[in-house]
Amino acid sequence: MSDQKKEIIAGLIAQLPMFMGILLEGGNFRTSAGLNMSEEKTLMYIHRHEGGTMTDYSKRVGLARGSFTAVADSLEEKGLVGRVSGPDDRRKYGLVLTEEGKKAAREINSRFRQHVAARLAPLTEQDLNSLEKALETIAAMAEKLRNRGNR
Amino acid sequence: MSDQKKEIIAGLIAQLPMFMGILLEGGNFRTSAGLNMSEEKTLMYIHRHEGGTMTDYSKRVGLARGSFTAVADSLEEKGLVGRVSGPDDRRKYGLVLTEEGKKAAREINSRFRQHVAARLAPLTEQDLNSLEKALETIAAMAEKLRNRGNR
DNA sequence: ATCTAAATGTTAGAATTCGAATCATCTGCT
DNA sequence: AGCAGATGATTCGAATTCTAACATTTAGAT
Repeated sequence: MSDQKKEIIAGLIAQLPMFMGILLEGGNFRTSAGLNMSEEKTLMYIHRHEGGTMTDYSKRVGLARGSFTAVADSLEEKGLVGRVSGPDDRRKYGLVLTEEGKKAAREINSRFRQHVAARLAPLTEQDLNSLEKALETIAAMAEKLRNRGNR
Repeated sequence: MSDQKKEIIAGLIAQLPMFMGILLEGGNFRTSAGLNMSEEKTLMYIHRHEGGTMTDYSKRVGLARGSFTAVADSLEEKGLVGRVSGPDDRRKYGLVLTEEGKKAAREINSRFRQHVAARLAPLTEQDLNSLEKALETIAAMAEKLRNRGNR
């Protein structure tokens, strides 16, 4: 019986990318310091949660591991991040923000938030409450699935 | 006061791609008939809502207009869709599914749903209810923003 | 009627990303 | 200790997507 529910959910999930598209469209990202979307995302995620591994960040940013190497290289060349060898496991590398990287991350975060806020302007106070609650629910579910899915 | 709420929302929205990633990871999409992700998405969206224009579908699929032309070309070459000149506006072209295209779309839809259902297996009945409600809320908000944002 | 600006779809070269192979390191087993 | 398999990161050619042109058509103003 919950199978039908899952089908409905699957249909709704297929629409999420469009929601993202609506919110991000017209964004003047990419203009700050010659960074592309993946580089900006990476800075944002590192800023939010420093000390992750390459694989961690590649998942967060939504790239294949192989693709993320180039992003990290580019950010390193630009002096925004540094690679740090993992103390326990020498295969792993962590990423840390340089001072300049922190500054860039703050700017990007700020611009992102302003852009989203502007996009959300047509919504009523009640809509915003509903939306916030919905997104929190999804974040909670993502966390549950992430832990279980790691096997 | 609602500015702070919008900031929270912005932060949560930044996490949505990861949620999508968790749900889709390990998907055996791309194996059905030599179609790539964009082509499969396109078929799914056309199946769901036939008669849209190129630009409509490019937004749904999440591609730039220029990129979508190649996708439509490929699907047309494979005999899965056809271009239909718009009757009212000669700039516009619509996409329609051929019989074969409909069959392919049904298959893709089915596999997608099964995959998502399997991914959602760890969730309880209550979780599923919450998730469904949350996704419906988001879909509703997307609709509101889409209409207003069209200017 | 004519002109200007905007919208739709396409093209082509540049930029980005994928995915399979590879190297280095770690873990578990014997 | 030594070996087999697993894991983290990288490399690189192929596939995909972006972006800035462009041609065509429409809408609006004069």
